Amino acid sequence: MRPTEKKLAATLSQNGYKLTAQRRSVLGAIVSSHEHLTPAAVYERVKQDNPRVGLVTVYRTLELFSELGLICRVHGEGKSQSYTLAPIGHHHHMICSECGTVADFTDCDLSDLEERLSQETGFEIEGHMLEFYGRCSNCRSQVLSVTA
Amino acid sequence: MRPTEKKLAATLSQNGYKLTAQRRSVLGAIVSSHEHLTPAAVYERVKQDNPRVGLVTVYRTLELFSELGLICRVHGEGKSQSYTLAPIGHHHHMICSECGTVADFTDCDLSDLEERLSQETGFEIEGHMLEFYGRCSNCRSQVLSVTA
DNA sequence: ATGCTAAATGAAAATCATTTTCATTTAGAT
DNA sequence: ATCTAAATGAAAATGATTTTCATTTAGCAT
Ligand SMILES: [Mn+2]
Ligand SMILES: [Mn+2]
Ligand SMILES: [Zn+2]
Ligand SMILES: [Zn+2]
Repeated sequence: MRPTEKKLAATLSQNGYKLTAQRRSVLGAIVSSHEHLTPAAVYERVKQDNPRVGLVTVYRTLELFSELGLICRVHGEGKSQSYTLAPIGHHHHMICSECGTVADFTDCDLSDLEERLSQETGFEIEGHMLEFYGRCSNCRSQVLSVTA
Repeated sequence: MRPTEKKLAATLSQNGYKLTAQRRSVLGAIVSSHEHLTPAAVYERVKQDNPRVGLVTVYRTLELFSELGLICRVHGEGKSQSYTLAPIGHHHHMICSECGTVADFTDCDLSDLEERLSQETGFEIEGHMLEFYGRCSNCRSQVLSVTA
């Protein structure tokens, strides 16, 4: 799923929201970047397309899109702020601690673990968040080549 | 592992830090609560013990303790801020979306998954973050009894 | 097409958590 | 008891996000 203008129009209208230039621009900014962007980064991109949109609108739009399932969030480790990003279905992230690249992955398959925890603790598990941290292949090879 | 005053003194001294009343107080606040506390919450507790400590010191102390491995952090879902908490070894959290209770668990065993991802993507995985969200047994039973 | 109205927007101010600065205090070594 | 680097705290600075509110506009109804 890679939301297009058409998809956007449909989703918004379906949920009683209006289709605005700002919203088109924000979606464009996210879709055109295969990165995960902070609100500020989205704002920068959006301004190039339409200098009149405000940062506040970016925040509001990101939250709306997130509610509508058009985009999702990344939580960085430590102090890092909440990021937003282009979506797919249920998936998780691997984050490179060196260059910040975020790679998606699916098939987390935590059901065994969830099952066990439910049994042991009586918790009814409704969701989870999983992220891996490490060094991407790109950064690894760079270090190697420098060393070599 | 449940750090005591003695443990604290040893760890600090070992790493070239001084043992201060503030640091004792912060550790006490955390250890005496089996909850996960925000810096502000720690501050409230600490003030009862010693009204002269400042919030800044709480921040600094929490970070230090975290580095020293005396405590660890929780990341809430969505907008929630970084929390700090009493420690054990490597472990994760199950967070009740109703009452906010946090339960620890160990044995995450993600090695198979990590292995697979490494192979597929060339990522060198160095760490992970995993949290479950749901409803704790307490909250579940309350709803049941109301319904009944 | 035109008008209408609730929704959407944006500039500025308000919040809120965290960090920085810097003058003062103090733990721990001598 | 003295000394000094480390630690502390009050206040200000920062930075991200949210709130306010006056103005604009999308989409529906004439
Ligand atoms: Mn993603
Ligand atoms: Mn814990
Ligand atoms: Zn990388
Ligand atoms: Zn609960």
